[in-house]
Amino acid sequence: MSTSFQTIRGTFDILPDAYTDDGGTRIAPSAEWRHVEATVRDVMRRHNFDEIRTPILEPTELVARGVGESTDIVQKEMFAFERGDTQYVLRPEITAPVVRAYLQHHLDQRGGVQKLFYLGPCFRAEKPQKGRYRQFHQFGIEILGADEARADAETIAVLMAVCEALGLSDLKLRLNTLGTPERREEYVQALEEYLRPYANELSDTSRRRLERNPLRILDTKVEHEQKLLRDAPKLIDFVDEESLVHYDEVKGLLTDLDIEYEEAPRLVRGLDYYTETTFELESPGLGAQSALAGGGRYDRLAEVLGSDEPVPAVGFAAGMERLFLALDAADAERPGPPTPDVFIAALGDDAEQWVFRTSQELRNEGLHVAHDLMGRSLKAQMKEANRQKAPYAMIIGGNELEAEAATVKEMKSGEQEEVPFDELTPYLQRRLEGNASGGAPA
RNA sequence: GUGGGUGUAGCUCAGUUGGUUAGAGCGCCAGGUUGUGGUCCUGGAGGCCGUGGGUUCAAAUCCCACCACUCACCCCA
Repeated sequence: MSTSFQTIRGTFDILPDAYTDDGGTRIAPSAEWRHVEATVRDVMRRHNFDEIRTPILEPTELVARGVGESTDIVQKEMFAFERGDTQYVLRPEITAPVVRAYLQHHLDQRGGVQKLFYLGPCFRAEKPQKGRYRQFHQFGIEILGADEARADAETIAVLMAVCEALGLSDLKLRLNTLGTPERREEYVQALEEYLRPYANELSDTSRRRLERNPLRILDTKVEHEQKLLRDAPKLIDFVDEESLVHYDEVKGLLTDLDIEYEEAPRLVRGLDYYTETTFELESPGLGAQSALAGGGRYDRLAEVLGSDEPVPAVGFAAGMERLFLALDAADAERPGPPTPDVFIAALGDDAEQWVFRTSQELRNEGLHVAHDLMGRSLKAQMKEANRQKAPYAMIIGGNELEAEAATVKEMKSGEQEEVPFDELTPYLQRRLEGNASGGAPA
């Protein structure tokens, strides 16, 4: 069997079994994705967040305005297209769509603070590499309508809770404040003035940023530029008193929660909408893609999207693919694929019919039942039962039909016993309960 | 956009200085058991050797181009 088609560059299939892609990266099986998603949902429920689902398709203008014209995302990474006179984009992130939905549906009218979480695919037309895909999956939260430092701290606490629930440790939380846009603007000017004399010492990209978005130069990894920045004006010196108080409060609350962090004065993050608190969660040792999640406050985004009043907001976004890299590195425990409770093997046409009907009945009772669909030999069916790791196999042939009792075999021990047809469900339920600890969770 | 790497069976990989019909392990299918899985034994299916061109009596092997995938830089989750 073959096909000339294949997944589009930078995308991947999630299969029932784990496999390694051509770059040697392990692609987790669907059961592990379910496990991570279920863990996220459970943490969200405990933290009182409600799920929001927005379309994958959004107006291009929403992204351009929300994420920022100067960002790489908008400059060169959007999957955008036109139909009729509408410009569409496959969402590259989910914060702007959530704020759009919040404004569109007047969610503030639900009353109080809106605590929302999301989980789903995003798209960016970047060059793919390990832990970075063109279709990738994010989950995250947005707390809308709360300007208190506790909202910032809770955002970070939720992120840490998810990681802990998944069994991740050795993570590094990096924290910074950007202050208000006004003060940031002043700082940007000062930074620009400082750097301009050195313009011809800068790398091409940094020189371009000097024009477009000087703040991002702080992110540079070029050693020479880092040296230059040592004597540059400091962002923190421009942040106003109110922002500093807010920042201190956030740090105090994190300490209260025993959440360790490291201050990162140069952490500016790539998206234009961040203000005040910003943070990033790193998993050291993951190489180029060590950032598992990032977030911060974005008090001005609602207005950028047309709101006539500001909506204080804070949130994070985490990358699922990166999370899996970290889980692999940490060798964290994850469930195997679901296995049938019982495999029912049929011998002969009459038996096949009985098995087919009885399987449905047992399934209606809640049992996970497997049977053959290929008309294969008993031997082959038993082999299949073994492969699927069913703890019990049931054999139905002429003898069983006549006796109205099934041959039930415990695979591990190989022991068999006869069980009357009308006692099958309670029998299986009782036996399965007995070794519930041994079975893989579904 | 810039650099590097890799393309042989479903998977992991051998394949000598170019030389007959391209191999192994695992997996898959069947048989050894007329009604029984795992271990074992036997057999089988499955390859445009990434694509196209060139050199040669002869190319998986040498040369060129292209394509695909991938890692890294940039940036980001």
